[in-house]
Amino acid sequence: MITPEKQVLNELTTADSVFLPVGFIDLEATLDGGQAFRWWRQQDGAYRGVVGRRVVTIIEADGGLLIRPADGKDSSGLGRSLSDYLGQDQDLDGFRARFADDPCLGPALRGYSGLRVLRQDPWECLFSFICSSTSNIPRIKLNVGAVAEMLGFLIGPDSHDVTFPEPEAIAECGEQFLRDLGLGFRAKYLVPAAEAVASGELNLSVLREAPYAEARNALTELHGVGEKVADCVLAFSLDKPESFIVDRHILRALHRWYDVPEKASLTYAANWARDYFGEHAALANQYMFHRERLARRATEWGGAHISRALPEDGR
DNA sequence: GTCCAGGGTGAAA
DNA sequence: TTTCACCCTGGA
Repeated sequence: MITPEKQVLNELTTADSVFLPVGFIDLEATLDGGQAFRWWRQQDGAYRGVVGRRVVTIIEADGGLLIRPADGKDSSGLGRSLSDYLGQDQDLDGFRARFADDPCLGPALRGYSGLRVLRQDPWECLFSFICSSTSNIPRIKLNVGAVAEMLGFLIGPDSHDVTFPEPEAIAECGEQFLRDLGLGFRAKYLVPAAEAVASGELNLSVLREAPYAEARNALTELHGVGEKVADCVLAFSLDKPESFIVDRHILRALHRWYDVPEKASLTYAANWARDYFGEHAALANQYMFHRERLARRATEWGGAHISRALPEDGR
């Protein structure tokens, strides 16, 4: 297994770009598939977004990714930062080997191997998934983007090139401000969550080190954070590869492929999946969710998509 | 123009 | 355990 340190040593770094030899990563599925909400596809196919306090573009290149700074600064530090963000220390090889023959994940792994679980900033991730309640990806992007552009710092030439606002800024702007931006009833959850993080009452950095159950309990203390939202934050920003996110689509998949009872509660299903997939639960979850998404689209589009995406799928 | 669903949560029954 | 209100945007 390649460690992040070795990968950084392997980078080809110049002043205006960094090559990350990370193999194939499906940028659309990974950056714009419901894990993160502030990536924008440029006309040249590159994805542009903010990681930390840097604006970058990412484009698929032979054997890896080409990272370019888009904020006028040089590329120093971007290799490490992006390698970290893209989840390079996760056990993808172990996951692939273990589930190669799995009826659901096997075909998914052969069909689209480039899906990764991101390692995002915990505060932005928490904010985003509180916004996700009874929403959809286009709207979440709209909401999170609007808040960022109103309250974040501009760090590049494009209007999207803004840092995510600190919790203090969200706490100060107030509920009505967020409602006026179109956040709806979620506004009444977001301000107290921001206050908890700003005051230190909720320390997200500490939760990165904490055991899964403890971190999950701490998150669900927040109003507006139930089990689903907590598991999103745990998987996508708090280093908890054993978290598993259950919605109605995933529940249907668990029933179809693993005989989990059709009418099982979301809590039961999540517990079952964490037990079954163990340390690979979050990865399994993403591949399963992506498969369900493609299957839904295939139905909507008349079935043309699924044969390409899932060449060895028997159904 | 209307209708409806969208990777939920919390409170009340 | 089940039901329902909560906001509002985009697509059918």
